[in-house]
Amino acid sequence: MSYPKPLPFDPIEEARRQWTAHGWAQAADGMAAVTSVMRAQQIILARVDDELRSFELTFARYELLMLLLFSQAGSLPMSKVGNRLQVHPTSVTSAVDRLSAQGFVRRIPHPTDRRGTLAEITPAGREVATAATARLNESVFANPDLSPEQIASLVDILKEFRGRAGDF
Amino acid sequence: MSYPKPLPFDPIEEARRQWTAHGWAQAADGMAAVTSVMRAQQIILARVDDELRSFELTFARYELLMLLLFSQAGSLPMSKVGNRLQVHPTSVTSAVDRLSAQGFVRRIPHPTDRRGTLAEITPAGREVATAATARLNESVFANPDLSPEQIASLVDILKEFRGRAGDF
DNA sequence: AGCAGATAATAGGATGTCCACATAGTAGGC
DNA sequence: GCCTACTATGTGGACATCCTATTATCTGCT
Repeated sequence: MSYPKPLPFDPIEEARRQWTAHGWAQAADGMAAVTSVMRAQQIILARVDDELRSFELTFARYELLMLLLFSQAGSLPMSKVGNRLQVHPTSVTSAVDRLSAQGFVRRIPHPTDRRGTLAEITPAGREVATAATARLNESVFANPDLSPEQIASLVDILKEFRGRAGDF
Repeated sequence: MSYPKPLPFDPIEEARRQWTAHGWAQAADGMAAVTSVMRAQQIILARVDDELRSFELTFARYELLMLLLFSQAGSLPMSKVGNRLQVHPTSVTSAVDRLSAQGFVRRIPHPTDRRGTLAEITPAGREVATAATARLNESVFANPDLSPEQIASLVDILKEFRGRAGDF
């Protein structure tokens, strides 16, 4: 997950210095923001996947499972899943393939549209999703290494960003 | 990149509602923060890779190239690259394989440690890195769709987070 | 000296993401 | 009614990331 020894300096600050030194000062802050988000995501994903490993889940499959768990019928069309999770249709196919091999999800034909396929969560899927959530809540979500104010600020800023990017 | 129609609601707010409704209120904010960062990264990466496509680069390879460009000698040991970019050694091997096939980087033996290999940026590599930076600065970094205050706040919060995670 | 443990890089395998294509099936305009 | 355009999925391929295990080589300790 983590790569050994901490660096003796912040690599992003260092990059910002380089940007400024090369006459790109105008773009330095944006570069720092972009790089920060990339790195934060990497840290968070590693942490989450680490907790999910014992359930033989990854964050991608966990999210899919939770989406189905929260759905009224326990099932959703593949395309709807892709839309909600904002991932490529082929990523949904691949995740459902694996979840289905694990017995956590089942493919069933769409009742009215013969092109369509529904992904339906199985009882085993409900069980593992619930257990994995308990673990994640306890180990990561309840204490994400950020103060409540930082969390609120982060979520607000990124919400605006996502909105502008066309998520919702 | 983007998945068609915007949703009629914010999926992260919706997840927070579900968390609260299921008695997981204590973890709801952390869940929202984690999910927000994941999604933001996805949006940003898509934007960046989109700009880099015409240079036949990805963000991962671009970062590696910039690291070498900024280095004194234009070369660094593979292990040092992994440390600085915080990626797994095998990811460095793979990125250098591709960059080297593209002629942007060259592998040379470490002068004193016979186990080691240096990745050295080539003239073509310097050129493409510079051109790609100009493009990214203009199209993404100089205007990342966030206000200067939001950028500053974001970078600060994530800097503290990265520090606590052991990056530096 | 010499051996045990650490370090550098790579190979091979799993997962996830995207893209370009291909295949069905649906739906609206004439 | 029918044809064209769009929608839903899936296949195969490119990348990136991580993990485990392997091969060399170095370093420190006895």
